[in-house]
Amino acid sequence: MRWTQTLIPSLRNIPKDAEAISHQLALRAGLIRQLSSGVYSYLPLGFRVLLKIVGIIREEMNRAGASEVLMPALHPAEIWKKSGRYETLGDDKIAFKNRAGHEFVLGPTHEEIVTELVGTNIKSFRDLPLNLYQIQTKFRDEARPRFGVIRTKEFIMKDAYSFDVDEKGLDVNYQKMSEAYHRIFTRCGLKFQVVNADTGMMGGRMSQEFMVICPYGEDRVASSEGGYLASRDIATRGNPHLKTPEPKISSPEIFDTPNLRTIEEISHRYKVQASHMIKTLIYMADGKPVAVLVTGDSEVNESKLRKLIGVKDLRQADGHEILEATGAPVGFAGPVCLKIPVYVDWDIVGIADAVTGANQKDKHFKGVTIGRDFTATATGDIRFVKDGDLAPDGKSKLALTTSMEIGHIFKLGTRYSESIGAHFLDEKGERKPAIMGCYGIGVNRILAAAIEQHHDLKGIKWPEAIAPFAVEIITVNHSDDKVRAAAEKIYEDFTKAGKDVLFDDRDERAGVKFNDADLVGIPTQLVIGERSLKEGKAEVKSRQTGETTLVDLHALVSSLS
RNA sequence: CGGGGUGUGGCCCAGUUGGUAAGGCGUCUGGUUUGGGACCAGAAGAUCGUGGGUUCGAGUCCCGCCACCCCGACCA
Repeated sequence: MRWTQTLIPSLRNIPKDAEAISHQLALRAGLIRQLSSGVYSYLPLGFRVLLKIVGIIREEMNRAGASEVLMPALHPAEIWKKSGRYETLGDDKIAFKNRAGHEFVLGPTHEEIVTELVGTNIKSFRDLPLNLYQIQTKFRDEARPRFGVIRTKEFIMKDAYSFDVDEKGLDVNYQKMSEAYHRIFTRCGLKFQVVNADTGMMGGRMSQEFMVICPYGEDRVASSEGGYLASRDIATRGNPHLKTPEPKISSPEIFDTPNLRTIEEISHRYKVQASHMIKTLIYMADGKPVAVLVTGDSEVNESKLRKLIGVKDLRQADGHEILEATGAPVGFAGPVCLKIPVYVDWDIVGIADAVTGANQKDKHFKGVTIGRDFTATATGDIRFVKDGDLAPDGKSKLALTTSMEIGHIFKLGTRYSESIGAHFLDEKGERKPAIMGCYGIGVNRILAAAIEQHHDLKGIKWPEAIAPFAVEIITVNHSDDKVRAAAEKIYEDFTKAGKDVLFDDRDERAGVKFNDADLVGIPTQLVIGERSLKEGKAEVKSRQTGETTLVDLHALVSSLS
């Protein structure tokens, strides 16, 4: 491909608001172009990278025994309503009605559709196992698209769904897919780790995320020297068995905090450390109010809390419910004299003389100590882990790293096969729902992750397997007839040999071309200039190492294949 | 959905107390150049996010709306 015939924009224009390295480089190197918040076009260079990634994914899916299908992006809303997920999708879904009044969802994921599809096509256990995959655009009206291509409203996903007769079969498929994922990400040149994760709204029993460590990811992974590895969403910590220190203040003292509701406001105003404050949140557990206590610098993890209380239905109370339960408006709740169950994080046991709400408008207490001023209904690990927490093994410490999720695999079970209907007759003629698994890869995110992991100050250093081109030919002085003729000949030779080659045929100064080539990051740069041409040679430069070697013109194609 | 910010050629932006828009980058043309982001000359390109209001006159003042960015909330 010739540079001058490609939609490669001027690479010197650096757009603003490019925060993540991968975002900035993808814009500057002419891979993508932003159209709107979280909506991007892929320009020729970027699209070629996606195609390379897709090629690798296809090969590995094939090896794992999955067959490719293509399901519609347009989903009739009735199908979604069967699984009960239509409502939980909330604002994320992009839904609309056509002129005939039929309601559609632009597919954010395909569990419902694939289950419908398979349900009408399988009858017997002999039809299973089945593993289907597709590579398709997904649509989600993300509230907050971030970091360029890392989180967008429209993105390309490889999604696969397995159907088995029993748990054993699911385990086999899950394992095959896990191995395929390892091979895909390795071939794409990524360093990654696999962590246990939350199943979230997908449901199911088990899931693992494939994470790439990079500074601009959205997720956090907790790990310890003892070998613990889990997503922050589900990471647990060891019980530090704190003892309550001797209080210095003999009983809680009330003080005025007019219009100060948040931990931050109070800690700032009265110079109290947030870790020395008790954050009291009111939740509704199976419809009844409960108080939840964590230190001021912690966040409640609702799924851990759900486990400690032992309920399924849990949500934060609204203003009215808080007023009813505590007698005070939002922002002034505290555990003292509260007549509802009090669930307490381990941290709270370790502080005396804490500051917390007084259950009166514009009032807080100081000098509150657990055991004396209030008692816990139950104590446990109910907050998100933090850097430096005790690991679950009780010995090492947890460290949090920022990561980007590039793949996620789930053991779903029968949630969708039951609600949507994908049943088969087993050997005894009994009707059973298929056991499902689902497996996703964010194709765009591989591109972003590869840039995050392979770049330097000058630009991208593509791993060979997913580079948009294998070789870039650069003429030092394009207006020199001999140089141009030699370059044209080489370009033709490479094209005939079926090599992916980009020919920078612009009549630009050498410096401009060198800098652009480094920015775009094609692994091998082939420099054609008068100097080496005199000796019948060309310079071959590696973007990765920066090393240059001289190669005879007639040996170029063979030496680079 | 809350809090903050910004909207002026493709990009970055200036624009005084109201008088219809400046500069840089990029683009195009011609010339000089050509081994790590050249120089000279010329040209094209803007209904100043949008709707209303005040005014003889609005990029500028007032009100509404919209879009985008950041921080939260949310998130297979």
